[in-house]
Amino acid sequence: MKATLLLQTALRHFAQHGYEGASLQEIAQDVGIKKPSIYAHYRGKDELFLTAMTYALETQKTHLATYFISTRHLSLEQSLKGFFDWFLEESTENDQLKFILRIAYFPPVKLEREVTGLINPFFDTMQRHLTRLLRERDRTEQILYSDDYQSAALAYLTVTEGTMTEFVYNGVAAYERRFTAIWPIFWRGLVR
Amino acid sequence: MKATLLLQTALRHFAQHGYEGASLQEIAQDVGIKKPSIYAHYRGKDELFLTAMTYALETQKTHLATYFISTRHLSLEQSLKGFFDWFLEESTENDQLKFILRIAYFPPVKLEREVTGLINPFFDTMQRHLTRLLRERDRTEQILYSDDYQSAALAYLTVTEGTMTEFVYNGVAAYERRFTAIWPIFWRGLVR
DNA sequence: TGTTAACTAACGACCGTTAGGAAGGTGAAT
DNA sequence: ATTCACCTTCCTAACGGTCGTTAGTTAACA
Repeated sequence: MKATLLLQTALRHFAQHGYEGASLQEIAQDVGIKKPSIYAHYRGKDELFLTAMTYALETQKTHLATYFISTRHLSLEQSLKGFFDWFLEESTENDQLKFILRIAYFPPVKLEREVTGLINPFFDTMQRHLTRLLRERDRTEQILYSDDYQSAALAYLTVTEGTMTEFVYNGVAAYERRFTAIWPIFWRGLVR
Repeated sequence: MKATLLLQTALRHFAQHGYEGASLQEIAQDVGIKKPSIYAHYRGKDELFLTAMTYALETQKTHLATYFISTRHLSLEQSLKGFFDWFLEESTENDQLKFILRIAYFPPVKLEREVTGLINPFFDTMQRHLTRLLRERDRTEQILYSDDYQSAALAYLTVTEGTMTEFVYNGVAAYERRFTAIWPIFWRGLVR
């Protein structure tokens, strides 16, 4: 239980300060233990970081999958658009997302290999699932303008990333401004 | 001359390693001087960072303005789409952009105020110029679907940011994949 | 009895920073 | 024209502090 608390605290610090900026001293203090006690759980900073990373990726993967499964009965538009509303509700604990976005774009140089080795499959899976969703839904709804589902999925990802990055840094208001600006345009371009 | 070299080198290091991850030792070594010599030019790490930041913002601002002025005679579509091609050509020296994106999303905590105080006006100016461009061009071309030029500008910014962020981290190939995926959708959604 | 998770103490390395001085150029006064 | 004071830019040496890490120990628990 202290172990998972340590992991979550570390994750929060890494999200906020980055790998180099996060200090084991402060993490331990936040957890309520002394710095060397971390070494009872992890080999060192690197292992703590990479463990936090796989944890965040795994959690977010199932978290996202859960959403799209739960909206199976909705229309494609409601599914795709509703994701943004859902994200906003769930976003109280956005540390994981912030962490993932941060290290995806700006990984610690000394761990670049390990990071991309874990991140790329994550985004690939996201895109693959999204592509499948688009194809299957379009088979019944027949509303998409193009049958290049892979590009559509990638475009959707770009929009979500763009708005979410805005969210983790500039907050809810800026996020909603961006979303209401781009969604009508994106959707109009996507369907017949 | 050594001063500007120092500034550019620092900028590159900050872009690559972030504020906390960048080391004055390594910056000085890259320039070819000793670490304390930096203090002949700047009060300290903070001033070096903030100077690099204002330098990057100023340069990029005029750089971007130059592009959009130079395409005054082109159609709106060519202007907006051409920006991506232009960006790709100019991207050999992408350190400034990477630097700006990085600190915009993940500023050093201790300098958060100063950073947002400089960054926000930058993006506001970008959006304002873009809004004006859309309005003026649409007055003659009359092709946009909506007359909410401000939203259109924000949507365009989201697309550019999303693809460029992909560029600075995942390289040209990933960038082009994203761009060719989202541009047709975006443009179809934008015009009548 | 062995394992786990915590502790204190301390390590070497690196951090940003300061002090103090040497070399070179600039500009004004002699 | 030469001298002298000054400023800039670099240097070496060293500072206090924090970094991640290790050693060795203790208490609780299985």
